[in-house]
Amino acid sequence: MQIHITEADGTPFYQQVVNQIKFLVASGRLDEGEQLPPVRRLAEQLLVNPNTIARAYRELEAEGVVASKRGAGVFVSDSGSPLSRKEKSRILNERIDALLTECSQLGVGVDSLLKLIEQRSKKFDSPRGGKS
Amino acid sequence: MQIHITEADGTPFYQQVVNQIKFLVASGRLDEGEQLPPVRRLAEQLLVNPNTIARAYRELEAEGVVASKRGAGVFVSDSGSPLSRKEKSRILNERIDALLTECSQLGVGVDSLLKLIEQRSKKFDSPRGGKS
DNA sequence: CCGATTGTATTACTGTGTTAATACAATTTC
DNA sequence: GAAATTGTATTAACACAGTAATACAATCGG
Repeated sequence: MQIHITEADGTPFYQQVVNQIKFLVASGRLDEGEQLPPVRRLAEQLLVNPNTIARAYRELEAEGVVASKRGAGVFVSDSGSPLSRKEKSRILNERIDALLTECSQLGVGVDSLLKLIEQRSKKFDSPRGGKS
Repeated sequence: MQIHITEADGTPFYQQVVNQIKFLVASGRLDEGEQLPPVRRLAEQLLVNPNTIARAYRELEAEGVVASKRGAGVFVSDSGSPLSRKEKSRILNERIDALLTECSQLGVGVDSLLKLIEQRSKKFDSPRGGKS
């Protein structure tokens, strides 16, 4: 499990773990049904308290990314991939709302915003067609 | 000064004041050079501590929306509303870059993002009353 | 069954953000 | 210059999030 947490990030440890596991699942590096490391082992690896990992796993379970069984372990949920799209939207909508609010305050219309984004996106490397 | 704060919102009082004054300025209901209510008066009106209003004013000053002078008052900054288009773009580009970065990590294409924003923007058409 | 392994619950410590109580400093007004 | 009005600084109270220490409960493996 290639997970790496950092203090400087400002985002809490458990959140970093959540995000990175989500990414591992979404990118296929963690297959459906696969077992994640036990809370104690990952905790030891990352030098944090087992409860911190447990919280991350709990969060992931609440979002349907994984399923956990006492005594057995935590496993990637079978519907990890399809759910992730709604999850993506949810995450993005938070950012989008903030952006739209800012636009409203600046008096920038949605059309102008969309053009700005299109412009800006060209400076990012190929968006790799992401549909799905 | 028609400002209204609520406890249930979850967002801190000073932040609500900041947002609403920003909106009043952006919408022209507060003209350039106009003086805002003294911290104590607005505090009394909203039934909060004067320091809470002071913090909101300080925040607004840091963002260039207002300028404050000890003993005189707090006044809407001359360049509060009419930020240059390039300036607006600069501010928005920061948010946009963060958003695009997030999309890249989530594997969401720009097209999907644009559609999400269009969807989301329709819920911003009714700024009054809309709360769930 | 029994011990080992696993996730879960309870509790407490710590840091940070929000707000308030109070005192201070600058400007206005007379 | 003095009093009133204004913004500012300091400090504390309080709540909450994040994390850790510890004990508990369920499952697995012999």
